[in-house]
Amino acid sequence: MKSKPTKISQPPPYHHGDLRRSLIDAALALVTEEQDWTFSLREVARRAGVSHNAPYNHFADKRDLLAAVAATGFAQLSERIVAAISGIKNAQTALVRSALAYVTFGVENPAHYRLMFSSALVTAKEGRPESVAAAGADTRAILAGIIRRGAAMGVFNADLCRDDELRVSVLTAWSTVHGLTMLTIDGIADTPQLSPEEIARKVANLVCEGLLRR
Amino acid sequence: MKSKPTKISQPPPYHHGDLRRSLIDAALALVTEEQDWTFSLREVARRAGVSHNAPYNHFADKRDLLAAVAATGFAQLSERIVAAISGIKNAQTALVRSALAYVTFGVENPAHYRLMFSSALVTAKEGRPESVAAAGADTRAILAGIIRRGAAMGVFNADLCRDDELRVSVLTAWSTVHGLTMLTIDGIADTPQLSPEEIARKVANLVCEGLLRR
DNA sequence: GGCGAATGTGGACACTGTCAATATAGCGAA
DNA sequence: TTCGCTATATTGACAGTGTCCACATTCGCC
Repeated sequence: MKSKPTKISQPPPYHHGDLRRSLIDAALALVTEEQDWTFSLREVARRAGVSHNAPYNHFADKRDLLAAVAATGFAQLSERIVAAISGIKNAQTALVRSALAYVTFGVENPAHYRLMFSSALVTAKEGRPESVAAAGADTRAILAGIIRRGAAMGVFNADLCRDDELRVSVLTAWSTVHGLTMLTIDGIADTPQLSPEEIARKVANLVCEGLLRR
Repeated sequence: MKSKPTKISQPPPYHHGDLRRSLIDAALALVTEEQDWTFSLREVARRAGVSHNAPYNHFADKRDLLAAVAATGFAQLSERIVAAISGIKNAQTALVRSALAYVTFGVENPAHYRLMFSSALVTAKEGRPESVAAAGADTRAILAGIIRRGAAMGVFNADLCRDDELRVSVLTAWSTVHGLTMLTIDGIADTPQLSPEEIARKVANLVCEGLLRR
């Protein structure tokens, strides 16, 4: 997994190196291997080759570590969406493509995706961790941008230029892809013999109908 | 909470009475109190007034108990939807009302709703417990019925009479309400000052647009 | 060099899910 | 009734957990 070091490899900046990063990586690996996050914090530490208490120097909690993993998930998801729509002019196409990218990410990383929205991150006092909420807001902003542009260009309903109408549309679109992703991941989507991609395309088109100018 | 007993109250059928039911009730109470399901099985037993091992006579696992709680959730949700659309002729109205009932249930019972779709119920070998899957399928069948009727009556697109098209539409509708419920529960829905009900109505109408005959 | 802060270690504690062995209560057959 | 079987509940034990504490090491900076 290492890229060949140019000389000897950089001197580790601290005792371990970048333990914080290592812990996040190890936790993510465990999430994908076990398809859940019931693994112990101690197991994460073992994988990173440190004592069971070392993680507490970088994360307040097990929850705190999971939150960091979740935040990276949103970042990856945003990247995928941006890549999927780069260079596409047509707003409707862009919306469908982004929906496709969204669902695909979820289907390819089911446990990671579920973690991103898990209540395991939620504190009674603080609610969802700030970092995760921010990362999620970034992703939503991308969706909002697509719809706003479509409305400005006259492809979608012109009402969508109004801020509150836009918000509702974004919420609708996000709800649909989020729900579809969840149901698919959970194996609940009663999809006949269609692939997740085909399903996502059909669903996205259906939602677009509701947004189109008429 | 008890309905007044006609005589003295029924003789407990076994050592405890209906412990299975008591455990489910206690667990559900804990879910709503703590807004998650990280409580211990032992705590559930304590609440039911039995030893920490008694639950194992009725449930194989902690997971098994949670699955039972989740299944009751689907049953309640189905009830609510059926009640919300009883006597309504117009298919579009019925669809919007059912969406409203759906989201409302989720918003009123966030932790319970989340549990119903939680990966905490999933086994590596078995996947989602049979009982939960069945209860979920029942709920979906109700949605499907509404859409099918609407298509038959010519309110929705006639293509929806075809089974595969119907399935996709049901999936779309369910995805949207499920996603909306989740995002709302998570406090992620960037809703301005609209109540969850108003939001749900708007979103439902938006989706209906895509289903309507044109 | 030396010092304070950052980082990592080992030990401890209460608590968990689950297993095994044991007790007890209900019930049909004799 | 008594016997015995089965379902149900209890007690005890075990390994493993998250997290707190006191202590050790190492870094960067004066």
